[in-house]
Amino acid sequence: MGITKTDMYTDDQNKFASLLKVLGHPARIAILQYIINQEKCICNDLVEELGLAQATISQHLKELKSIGIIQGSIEGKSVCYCIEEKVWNQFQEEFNAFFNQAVKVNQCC
Amino acid sequence: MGITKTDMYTDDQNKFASLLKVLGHPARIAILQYIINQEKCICNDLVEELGLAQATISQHLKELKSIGIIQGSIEGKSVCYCIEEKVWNQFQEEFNAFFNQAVKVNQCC
DNA sequence: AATTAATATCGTAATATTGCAATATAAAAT
DNA sequence: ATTTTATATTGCAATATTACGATATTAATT
Repeated sequence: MGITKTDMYTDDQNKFASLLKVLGHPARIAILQYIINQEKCICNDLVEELGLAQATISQHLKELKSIGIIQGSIEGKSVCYCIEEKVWNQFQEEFNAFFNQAVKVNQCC
Repeated sequence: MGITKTDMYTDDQNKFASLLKVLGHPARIAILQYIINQEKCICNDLVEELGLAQATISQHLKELKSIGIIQGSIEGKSVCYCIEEKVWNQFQEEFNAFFNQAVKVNQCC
């Protein structure tokens, strides 16, 4: 099939998994780290930095924008991308909330 | 293409993205949360709980095992799955290391 | 030994993702 | 107005993922 059956999970589970899925690509991790290091960047910077086609980079940026973790603002003929700090911090909280669920000492393993 | 060009990223980026990718499916999030709540479980519990076919659950468990976040031990004719606490905590640290990268105040957005 | 029970693996169909060339769009420079 | 520059979108081919039925496999039960 290839289709994920989202109707059998909670909204929280679906949303959280979506976040993780978007972040789960090395190009998108590399893009985020580049933006963090450079403070901001334009699409072409990433094309040179990562060696992917411009169309490919643009697509990855679109996915990152879709979860709100980056923001792009038009500056003349280019678009300046930067981290959306609020969302970034919110994600960190969500991850910690997930990982802070107490792991009880297992009896079988 | 469909193939991810891993050779243009660092090992850290590829590894971290792989983790996120495995966690980026609602069934696998639901499985982890179920194991946490129940402390441990067997495959059939999850089949009933999630309403996916046994083969599908088994496949998801395999992927979770592949990143080490769960462990399965044979108990008679069933397999008892539980969280691997060390790996769980290690992942949390990795996520925090990633998110703690200082986000400089952006000048463009 | 045959049956039952629990899980894993294989094969396959349906769908999703990745990556890129080609093209479109939009703003600045000439 | 035309060209240049930067980005977005579209269409497509290759590959990956998801889900499941059918079929092992393995251990306990009868």
